[in-house]
Amino acid sequence: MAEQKLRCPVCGSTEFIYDPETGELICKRCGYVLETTVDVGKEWREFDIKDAETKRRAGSPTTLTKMATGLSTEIGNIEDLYKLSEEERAEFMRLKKWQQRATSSLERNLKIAMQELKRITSQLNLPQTVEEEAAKIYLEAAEKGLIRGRSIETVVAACVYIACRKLEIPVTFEEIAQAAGVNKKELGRTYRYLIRQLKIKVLPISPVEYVHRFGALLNLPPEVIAKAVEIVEKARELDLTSGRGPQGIAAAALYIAATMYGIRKTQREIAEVAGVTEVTIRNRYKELVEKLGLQIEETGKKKR
DNA sequence: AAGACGAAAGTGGTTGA
DNA sequence: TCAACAACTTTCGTCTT
Repeated sequence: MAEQKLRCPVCGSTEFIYDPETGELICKRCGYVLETTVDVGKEWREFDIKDAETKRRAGSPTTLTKMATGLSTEIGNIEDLYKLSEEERAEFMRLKKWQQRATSSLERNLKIAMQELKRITSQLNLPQTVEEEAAKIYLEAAEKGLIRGRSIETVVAACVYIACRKLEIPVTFEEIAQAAGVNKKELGRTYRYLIRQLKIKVLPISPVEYVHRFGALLNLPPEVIAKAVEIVEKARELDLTSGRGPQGIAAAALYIAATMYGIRKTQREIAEVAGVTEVTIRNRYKELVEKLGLQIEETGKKKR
């Protein structure tokens, strides 16, 4: 995957404003919001055990995600021990032991979970809002005892997925499973279990969202993406989208749009970014072409 | 040689009796 | 709880560029 210069998929501008609040890139010219999941070279991760030390009690606003990492701090670090007198050291150990006992299992669980959450969201470059939302969901799940019998990683991953769906961020199942390092099947099961138990309603992500994302990933020009969106919308009117995987629809629409403009993208390439197989693209593609009465021409001819 | 196409069989999940 | 079913995948052979 070549890193190309970041370009707005709608208007082609290369100037963006970064919104640190949400972690989004916003096109200066047309205001299109580009998820940072797309390759901005900014890969900040933090595994900051030591870093946390300096930030502790720094008075940063308490948010749900921080609660487990920042506030329920350990008492001191090992290095600090050497600066202490004997009695102080004894006191230290006593406190430390006390803390361990006093820390409820829920609290400990949350702490680990929040670290994991941070890891996943920053690896995928997801906006802060997702992190907060996922944390909220996890907390709720934890309080209802839904975690029992499931690994923390899996539950966290499921929460992230739910959060993304709620916030309409088109991230695929696979991406999360991969970033979290959990089994896809298990993740799916946990995900469904959670939304049932927590009575969360998630509407399926619109294929349009995926069109934008995949289009950007494939470096397709704005006209092609606009065309693909048009196709998706027409398909929706004819009720071709319900019950089908939105990714498949988006992929097929992009494929059709690209060939209409004479842009050669292999089904394989598109299938790859969309997380579906070529066969699925073909099926949707066939379906779309015949039901919408489209004609594919290489000369950039347009249908009404 | 690579990509597109499609048939056939398999997988995991949903639904309805 | 189980069987039918839809959507999607895997695999593989054939045609096209």
